[in-house]
Amino acid sequence: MTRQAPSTEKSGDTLKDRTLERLQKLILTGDLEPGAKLLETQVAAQLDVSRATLREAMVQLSEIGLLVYIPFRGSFLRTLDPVDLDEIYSFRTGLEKMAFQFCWDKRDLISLADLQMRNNRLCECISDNDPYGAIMAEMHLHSWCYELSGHTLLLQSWERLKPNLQFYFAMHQKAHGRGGPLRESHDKYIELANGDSLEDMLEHLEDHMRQGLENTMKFLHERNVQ
Amino acid sequence: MTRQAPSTEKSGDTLKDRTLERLQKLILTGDLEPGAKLLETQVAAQLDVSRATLREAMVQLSEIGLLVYIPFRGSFLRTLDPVDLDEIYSFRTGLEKMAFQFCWDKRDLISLADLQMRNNRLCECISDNDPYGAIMAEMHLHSWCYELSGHTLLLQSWERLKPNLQFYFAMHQKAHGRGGPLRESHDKYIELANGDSLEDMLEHLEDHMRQGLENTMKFLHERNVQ
DNA sequence: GCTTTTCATATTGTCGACAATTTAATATAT
DNA sequence: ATATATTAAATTGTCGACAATATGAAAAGC
Repeated sequence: MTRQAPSTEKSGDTLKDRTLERLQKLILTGDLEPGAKLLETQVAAQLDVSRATLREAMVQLSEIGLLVYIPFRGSFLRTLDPVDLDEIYSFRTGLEKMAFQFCWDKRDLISLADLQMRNNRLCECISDNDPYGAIMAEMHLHSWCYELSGHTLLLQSWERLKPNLQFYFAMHQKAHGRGGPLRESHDKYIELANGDSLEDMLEHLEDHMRQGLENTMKFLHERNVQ
Repeated sequence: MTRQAPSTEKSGDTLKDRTLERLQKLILTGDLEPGAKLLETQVAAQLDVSRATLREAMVQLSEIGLLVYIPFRGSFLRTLDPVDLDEIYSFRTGLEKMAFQFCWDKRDLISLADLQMRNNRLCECISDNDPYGAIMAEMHLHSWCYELSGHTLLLQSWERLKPNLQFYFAMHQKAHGRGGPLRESHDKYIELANGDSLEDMLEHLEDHMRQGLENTMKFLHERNVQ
């Protein structure tokens, strides 16, 4: 008889996992140029880990899409590209519509209060003029439906997509000091999430996402013209 | 100025990539027990590569979901579980609905002929009593809408999901000699893909997927009772 | 002056060895 | 006998070194 997989699971204990997180943070800080090449030796030295460990982390980041790996050439930071951005947003829209379909009947007072808290936190960050915090808070707000859905694959997909969004936000932020979510941008989102019509929610999602896309896309064009 | 990422991309040249493919094939052959532990030393020896190389491949397979990695414990083959199977199918349904929405206006005579060819190939495999080929042919048939959509993220998601489906099929196949797709199961699918109503297509997808799910789920229950 | 070739350098790919941790087998205590 | 502690073996985590490949600079040819 073959041994069976244990049920307990936790990550972050290993150096590879910590390296992955630190490298991701390094990328999302916005200090690196889009499309820039990441030298394994250099990054490994900077993070004080061996190349083997770093490479395992890089494989994962390539799988997510933050890095583009080309055999014998190296790993490159993803580029800023209108087509990619459009894909990210359209895919995100589809995912979040799925998430709301799955979570809709699971909503209750507790989870809705949780949603409200996430929105409050977002509003606070905007009031405090903390764009980075606001971006994180907005992500956390949008994670709500995925978590509530209880759908592992859906949540995983969102977790994979998230860093790519954050990357665009980080670049936006770096370019001109602001670029985070706007105040009250989620008012209708929250209202509909509390409401009775799944149809209305799904329809609003399209608008909501389009608005976010246009905001970021505008910055992209400014950037390319420069 | 930082170097920019080259546009050309190709994979499969490196030993790690070949190892990934071979390991995946090994898993999908069905010789390993679901939930079984994969000993790095043993597998590395079997594939005649170093552990470091194997581990990079395993990281990727864990990202896909074929393997479950637990720090300091090892990597385990995914298990057969009704809840997981349900997730795979519901997620797949959502993805394929997205794909059809994106590809709908891109259909033309050439691509529809391609679809027809994929279906013919599937029918051949079924006629020849080649269940393994039939499974691959069915996957290829369903890949059509993703490829036509031209949506990278969508296609990637499908490519990630596919091996997990194949795994369930392989187990089904191994359990009782048959379990592949049924003859003419895709007739309506093809017909609607050629038609004018996206609505009808999307609606049929739900039924089509439910049918596939029930087929596999039935086998799962038989298996658990045994 | 411009292109092509050659060659040294830098970078990635792969490996084997050692350290940290888990697993299991044995011994000890109750 | 059962449960707990101890210890040896097996397994995974991490590292540094060498091989294969790509890059860029210098030399050669036109």
